[in-house]
Amino acid sequence: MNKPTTRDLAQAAGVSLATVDRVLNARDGVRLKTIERVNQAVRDLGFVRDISAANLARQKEYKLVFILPDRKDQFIRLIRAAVEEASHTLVQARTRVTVLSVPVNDPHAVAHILDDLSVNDADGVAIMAPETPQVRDAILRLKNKNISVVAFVSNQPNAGCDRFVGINNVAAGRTAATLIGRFLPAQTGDVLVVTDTTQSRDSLERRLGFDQVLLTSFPALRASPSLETYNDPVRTKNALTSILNRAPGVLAIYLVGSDMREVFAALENCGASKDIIVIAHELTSRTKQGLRDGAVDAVITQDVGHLVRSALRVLKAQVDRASLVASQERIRIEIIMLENMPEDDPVPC
Amino acid sequence: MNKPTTRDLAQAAGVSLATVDRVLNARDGVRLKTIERVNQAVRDLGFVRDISAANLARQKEYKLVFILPDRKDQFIRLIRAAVEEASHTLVQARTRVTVLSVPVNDPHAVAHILDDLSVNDADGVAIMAPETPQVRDAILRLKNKNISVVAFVSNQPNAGCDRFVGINNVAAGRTAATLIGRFLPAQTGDVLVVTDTTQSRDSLERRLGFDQVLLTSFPALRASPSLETYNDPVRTKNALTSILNRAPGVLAIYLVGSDMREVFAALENCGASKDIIVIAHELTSRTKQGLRDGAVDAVITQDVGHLVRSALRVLKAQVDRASLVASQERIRIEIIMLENMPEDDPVPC
DNA sequence: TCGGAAATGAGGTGCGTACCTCAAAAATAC
DNA sequence: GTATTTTTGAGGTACGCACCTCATTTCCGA
Repeated sequence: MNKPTTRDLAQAAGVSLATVDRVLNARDGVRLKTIERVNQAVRDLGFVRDISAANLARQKEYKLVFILPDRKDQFIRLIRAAVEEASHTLVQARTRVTVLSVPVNDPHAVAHILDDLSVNDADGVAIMAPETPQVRDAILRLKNKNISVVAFVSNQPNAGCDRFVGINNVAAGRTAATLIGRFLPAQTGDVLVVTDTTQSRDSLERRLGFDQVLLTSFPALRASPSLETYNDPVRTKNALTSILNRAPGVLAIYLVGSDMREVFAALENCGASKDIIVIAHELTSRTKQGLRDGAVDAVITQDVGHLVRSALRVLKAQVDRASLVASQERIRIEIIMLENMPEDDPVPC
Repeated sequence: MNKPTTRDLAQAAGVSLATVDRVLNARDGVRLKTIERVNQAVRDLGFVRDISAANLARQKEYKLVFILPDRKDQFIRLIRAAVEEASHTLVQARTRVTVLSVPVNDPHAVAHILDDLSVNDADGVAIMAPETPQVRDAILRLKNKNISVVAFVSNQPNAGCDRFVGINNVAAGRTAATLIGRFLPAQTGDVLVVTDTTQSRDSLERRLGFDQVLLTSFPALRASPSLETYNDPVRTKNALTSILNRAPGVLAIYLVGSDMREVFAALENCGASKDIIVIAHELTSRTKQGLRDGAVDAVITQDVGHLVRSALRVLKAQVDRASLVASQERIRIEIIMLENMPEDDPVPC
């Protein structure tokens, strides 16, 4: 009743170990009839190849690469930290993870970096970058080189990625709108939408979902056009101050982007009312602080560690042509309030 | 620049392979000085033991056991399904997972089943059962047999478990209260609290957290004493109907338990107003249905797949005396609304 | 029917580690 | 200094699989 080995297979199929090996590893020089015999034995015995033993024998090393924006905001830092942590524990699993920082606003540069990757450098690539024609084509070239690619955090729907590891941003936007609507029942007023850039697909999708829900479910609330910060503190502060002082006043603010430093600073400076509902994205130390001091009412986030580990599992499975546990790879849209904010200290018993 | 092996270690430390082996596997018969020499070499070379090779050589099989209630409600079923799924993929990782169903309301029976386990049956046990003196002592006996034990879903604070895999139920209760409070700003009225039993520690903790927040943050809302269903449809229906028809009316309902079938049925039957805010626990097909048809406003849940995998990882790490990625084992208190409810179909690209 | 090609078998080596034995060396006690 | 115990070394086998070579068998077509 022990796990069947290749030896058992050979015996069951009435062939030699060499033939079993040829079939299992899809080498040629085996008659179709024989291949079928072996496969039948695989099915009969419920044989599953011992991947660790196989990799040991094969001397295989998984070379996986993360392509991340060279920005320095907290969300990106969290991702880098998570990659660092994961790669640390994966050393023992013959997996080498490297991180490449790219200037994501320069699609040509990104494409160049992707083009420089060869099968010697990488078996799989997780890429977080805005969708552009240059990047899309570079991804297609990667796939032609037989390198697996997953879109990471930002989807690349037309690049033929093997998968998207991230959340549905339309649904995230819908969630934000629902929270604001539910926190402000039966009130009429304005909702201010702030983003870092209206250029990125993520922002657009979130905004789209947000408007869908606000329009249909909470018609008494009116969303403003997206206010762009361009990551400029002064500009942001001036714009916010003038808007917040205008009558009849803003009831809620939706921070669409993941890097809203300037907005938090500006909100503090212009003494925004605590009554204003604020919904932000990504659980960083900044937004945690906001939850704690009441400036932020809820944060919509995706678990960074989960994102990274999922991307690694997906890429590895792709390389092995193995299957995954679907539910494990579903990245959740999490709603965090002060009450369910994860603690930093380890779980006691 | 390749990964150092035990051979490299031996050479670097100026000892033989046998000695390296003795040190790495903590066998005795090695002088302290020699042990230190080898450990120094480990540090110098950055040696990390290749776990897959080690397990291959060791022919080790992890025998892990889940002790689950023999109830048949949806939450338990979800857990069973997740265990099934996980154990399926873990076959290749030399891990055998078995599930034992126990009558959790009979502490002596549970204790008996635990006592029947020996090191031959199990390296680690995840137990989901109410905390009782009998169970607590049985857990202690298990640990004396050198079997690792984690408390699963329900904490066992005094049993000396190696860990608790589950959520902080006080925080979950606080989260429920916050949601209700935020969804009902500036309103005065009653909140009905329904549970299956007030006996379990989980229910008590949730109730505790719920009351904390309601009292301090939303004093205009008054929580009722816990209404117990005893899993009796008729009784539940009668009680609910009479309460809901009473003036001035209930503004919100908090369903504390995980098995609230009777309540959902009763709510439907007595035609409860859709204006009543309903917060439930555990994302099952029943609560999902509630979210979809508007009967439920939010569900507070813990990811069942994550729970199971985490328990397995923790037990395995315990057996190997290996370390874990702390953040990965933190079970999150998730808030699910219609907008961020996970889809059942796989993630597209 | 025979020759050449294709298919298969037998057997070996190695991956990195665990675990075992037995002999030899070193340390310790007397 | 000798006897005894403790440490250490050398070497082997095994785990499940990949990958290689070379000899042998089987197949197919002319």
